[in-house]
Amino acid sequence: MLILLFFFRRASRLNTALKLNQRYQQKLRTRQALVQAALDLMGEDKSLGELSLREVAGEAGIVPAAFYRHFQNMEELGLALVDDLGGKLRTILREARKKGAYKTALQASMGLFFEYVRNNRLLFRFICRERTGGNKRIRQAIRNEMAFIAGELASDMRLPSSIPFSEIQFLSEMIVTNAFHMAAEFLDSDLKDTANAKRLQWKTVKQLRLIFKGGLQRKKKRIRTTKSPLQS
Amino acid sequence: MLILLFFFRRASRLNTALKLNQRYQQKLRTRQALVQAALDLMGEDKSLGELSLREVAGEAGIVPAAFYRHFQNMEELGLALVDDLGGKLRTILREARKKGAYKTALQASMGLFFEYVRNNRLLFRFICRERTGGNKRIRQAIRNEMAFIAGELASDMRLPSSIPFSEIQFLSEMIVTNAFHMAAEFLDSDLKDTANAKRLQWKTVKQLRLIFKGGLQRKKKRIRTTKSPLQS
DNA sequence: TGTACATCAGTGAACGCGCGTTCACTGATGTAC
DNA sequence: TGTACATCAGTGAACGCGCGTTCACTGATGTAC
Repeated sequence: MLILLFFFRRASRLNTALKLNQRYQQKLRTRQALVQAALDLMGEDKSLGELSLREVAGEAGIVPAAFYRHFQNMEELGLALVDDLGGKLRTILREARKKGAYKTALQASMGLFFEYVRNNRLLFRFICRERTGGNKRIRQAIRNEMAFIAGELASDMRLPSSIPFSEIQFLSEMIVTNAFHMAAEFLDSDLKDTANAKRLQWKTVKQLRLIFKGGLQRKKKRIRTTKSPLQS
Repeated sequence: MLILLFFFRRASRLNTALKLNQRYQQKLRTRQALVQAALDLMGEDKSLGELSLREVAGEAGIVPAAFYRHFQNMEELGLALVDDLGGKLRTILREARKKGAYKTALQASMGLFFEYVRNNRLLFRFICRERTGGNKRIRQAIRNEMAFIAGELASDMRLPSSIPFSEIQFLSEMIVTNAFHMAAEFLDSDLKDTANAKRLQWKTVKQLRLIFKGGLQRKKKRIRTTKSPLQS
């Protein structure tokens, strides 16, 4: 009993160091509520720059002034959003990899990808919107996240070893860019129009297949055609 | 003299029909000032949704209430912007075509394209930003403009006749998408970092070359490789 | 242990400000005869 | 022609509102001893 009490007191003393105390937990929860509130309020159409501090605080259930206990301004909250969602995105893709998505057919991988996009609609809308949308720091942060994802994809693809890594990185970037572009198109289309969804998914598969073909072929031999003047 | 007077009176009577009267001209000028003011005020970082009616009116040199003589709200002004700039964009690309850009090497074409992007920085920033940025109607309008451009490109490319038009359209879309994406990256990079500009331009050329290769090859024969499981 | 003190997330009121929108108006331009 | 009237782009004042930010505060949680 004495030992137990001693243990609790010890634990209590370690609170600060371990950051396990009640106050800290509550702060984290509120912070998360702010981030989620921002994501919800942006919804389909609103950009981060159009959100007001007051509405975010209100949605999160705190008074406007309390916002400053968590972020200096909305830009800081935006960067936190990118960070949070970047992490989530990478988890999603890592999970997909575990399921062996990259090892199965391209078409199946894209099926999984579109399913994730559908299930994390607001997340992907945010990323697609702010990637070119507003603030420069946010754009840069998103660019970094996407570069990271492309990097992971590059390491993960097992392409013929004859292809240099820089080339694989180049292909990964194109794949990520085009996949996200198609995800944006998909999210903009009517949710219930499954025919259109299928069409967009198929188009994506076709695009990526083309990228692989163009990319892999380039390392085998250079084709020359006199018919088309379009290849420099 | 009498005849001249008669002519003037006659012309005056036709004013309404011909819409050449002074008042109409002035209105057009003010409208254009509003559109230009919006473009200038958005600059590098601000989205259309972040602009206030008051600041646009102020920059254009009219009182806020006068804004309503031209547009019902900021969204309408945005659509006018897309329309105006869409027209300008098509003119630019048509001009490039006249210069024979598509008939020369891909690399030279892209050199021209990037020059245009540089010279119409605000225009391209606006298009790239709002393409995924804010309001759904604006996004749709921009998507239409880009589809139109892709269509023009598709008609203009003289690829081997063995390739069906739908396939050419598919390639055009990919080209436009990727070119605009790279334009956005280019506009986000340091203006004075010419080395980086060159790098991005070269990367774009590489991307488009890959698309052509992948696209043209696909119609010749299907390659099968057992080395990579990535092509479905 | 328990008491006295420190910390700090969240409060609530207040501020000055720019916002979108309305309204009756002005006066230059256009029209009818 | 010129006069009398119509049109309408732009004015200027006013409105109620939500904004970001500040401030002294409260009271639950944490710490020292």
